Amino acid sequence: MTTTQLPLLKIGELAKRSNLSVGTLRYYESLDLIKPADRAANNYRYYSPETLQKVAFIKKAQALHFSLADIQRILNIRASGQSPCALVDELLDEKIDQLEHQIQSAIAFKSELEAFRDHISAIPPTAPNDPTICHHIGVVSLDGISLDAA
Amino acid sequence: MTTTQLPLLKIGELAKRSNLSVGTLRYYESLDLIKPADRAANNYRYYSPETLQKVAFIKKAQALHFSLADIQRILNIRASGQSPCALVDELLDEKIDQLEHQIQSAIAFKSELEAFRDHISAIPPTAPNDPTICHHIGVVSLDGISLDAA
DNA sequence: CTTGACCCTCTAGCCCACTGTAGGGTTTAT
DNA sequence: ATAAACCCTACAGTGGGCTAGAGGGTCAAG
Repeated sequence: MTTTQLPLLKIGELAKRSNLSVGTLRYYESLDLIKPADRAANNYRYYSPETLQKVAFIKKAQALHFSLADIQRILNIRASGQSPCALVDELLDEKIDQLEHQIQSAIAFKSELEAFRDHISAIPPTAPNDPTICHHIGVVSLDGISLDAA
Repeated sequence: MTTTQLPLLKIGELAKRSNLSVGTLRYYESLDLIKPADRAANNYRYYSPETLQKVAFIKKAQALHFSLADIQRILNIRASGQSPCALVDELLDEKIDQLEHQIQSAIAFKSELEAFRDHISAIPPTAPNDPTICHHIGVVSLDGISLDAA
C-alpha cells in the first residue's frame, strides 16, 4: 500500500486540478518554481501528484501577496532541507509594515484631495480665454502635496 | 513692454527649469502632452516659456495621481477652448473613491495578515523531513483570504 | 580647428505575472 | 485513416512612466 504509485499528471490535468492555465504552469517552470518529475520520449511534462500541493502552496502564498520571487526564495530554502518558516515570518512582517505605510499615506493623501476638492468648489471654473489650464489644479502647490503618497 | 519677446527654451533648459529629464520631455511630446513652439533648421526643439506652466501643471496633476492619459484628456479639452474643470472635478471624485477603496481593503488585509501571524506564532516550524512546504503557509485556507484585497 | 556640451531619432529595456500566437509534433477516439 | 484534442518551443505583447544606449548632427568657447 505504501508503495502504490500514483499516476503522473500531464500538464493539462495539473492545470485543471489546480485551476491554473497551462501557460501559467510553464511560466512557473521557467522561474524554477515547479518542475516535472519526468519528460517522456515525446517531450511531454509529467508531474508527480505532489506538485499539486506545491502549486497550492504557491497560490496561498500569492494570496498573502508574496511575489513569485519571494516564493522562489521560500521554495529554495525548503528544497535545501531547511525550514523556510523564519523567512516566511520575516516576509510577513515586511508585508504588514508595507501595508501600514500604504494605509497611512493613502489616508493622508485622501485628506489632501478632499481638502483640495472643498477648496476649489468655491472657485469659478476657468474661463475659455484664461491662460491657465485649470484653476482647480493651478491652485495646487506642490509643496502641499506629498509626491510619494499612497 | 507688452510685446517683449521672451526667449525660447531649448529642451535642456526646459528640463533644468522643470526638473524633468530631457528624455521625459521628449516622452511627453510623444504623448502629445507638450510640443515645441518651433523647430529651427537644426531640428532642435524650441519651447515657449509657457511650456513651463504646462509641465508644472502636468506635475501637479501627477501629484494628484492623475495618469498621463487623464492629463491628456484635460489638456485636450483646454486646447479646444473649453474649461476642463468639470472633468478635473469628476476625476478628483473618482480618485477619492478609489483611495477610500484602497484604504479599506488594505486595512482589512492587514488585519488578516496580523491575525495570521499571531495564529502561526503558536505553531512550531516545519521540520526538515515534513512533506509540507511550511506549516505557516500550509495553514492558510484560501477561503479566508481575500484574493483581491489591497 | 578642435573639443566638449549640447541636440536629434530610433530602439530596447525596466517591473510583474501572465496571456496569446505561430508553427510545429503526439496521442486518442472513432 | 483521420480528426480532435492534446502537447511542445519560442517569442511578442500587456500596462505606465519612464530610462538608457547607439549612432549620429550642431554649436560655442578657446
